[in-house]
Amino acid sequence: MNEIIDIAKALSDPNRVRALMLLTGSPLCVCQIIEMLGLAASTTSKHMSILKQAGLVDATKKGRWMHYSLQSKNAPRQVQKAIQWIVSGLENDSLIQQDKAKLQKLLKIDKEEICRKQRS
Amino acid sequence: MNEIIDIAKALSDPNRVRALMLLTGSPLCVCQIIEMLGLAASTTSKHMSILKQAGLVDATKKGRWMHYSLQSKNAPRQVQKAIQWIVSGLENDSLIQQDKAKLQKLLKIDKEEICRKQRS
DNA sequence: GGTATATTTCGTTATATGGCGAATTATAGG
DNA sequence: CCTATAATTCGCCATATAACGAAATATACC
Repeated sequence: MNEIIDIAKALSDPNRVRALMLLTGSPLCVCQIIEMLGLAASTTSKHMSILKQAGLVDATKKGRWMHYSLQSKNAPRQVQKAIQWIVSGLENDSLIQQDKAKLQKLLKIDKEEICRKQRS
Repeated sequence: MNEIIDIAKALSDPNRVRALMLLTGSPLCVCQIIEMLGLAASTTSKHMSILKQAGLVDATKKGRWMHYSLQSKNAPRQVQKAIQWIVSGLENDSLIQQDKAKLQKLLKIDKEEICRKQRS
């Protein structure tokens, strides 16, 4: 029961759902997610840890950068179904589509530059 | 987006999920759900209204009794998928199985008697 | 119409959640 | 080893949520 509840809770915040949907394209660095959501780094980090706790995303550290990716392989069925539910329900959502367009542009910018911008 | 978020929020409370799972067997009267969850009538009523708002359950008034049922027909795909996700994820859950056993006993008791007991 | 009663709404309280900035941690590179 | 920096954790605040009991609502029955 707890597993399901944790997943549902993770999916009950718009910013977390947006972050999850961003990852359907490719893994992303935290700084890129921060930039996309427009939230403080601390807030974004907390959101990602809730998604991770629920098993919806996977995190791997590469040097100073933390990369988050959608949990698809090795995921329990509950998690897979939850992701499928969210993705199928939101691929036509206007905010999600805006986000994806914005992400395309962001992906052309070097991560170093994104971080530099966030520091200033 | 709001639709999905509302559904996820509705499913992020254990008592609401329990109530939803109880309805997979048959429609139930509020007093039966109150009895099953062991919560105050007002609290239970609020939970059911949240499930209804999310489109997960349907409510029909029969005289003084309000009957809640699982929203399966006429439901948008989002809702159907959410219900399938919850049901498939929880049919082997021990608390849910306990609840179902307890419900079988409760269904043998007349509704009038359940209400009388709750009043006292 | 008046009373009993099943359910909901309201008002209150305690806890959970989401947000931020500051402090901390971990790692890259001099 | 020391500095810079990407990310997280911590401390705080404002708002949301779950719980209850009391009051209100709606319906059946006399």
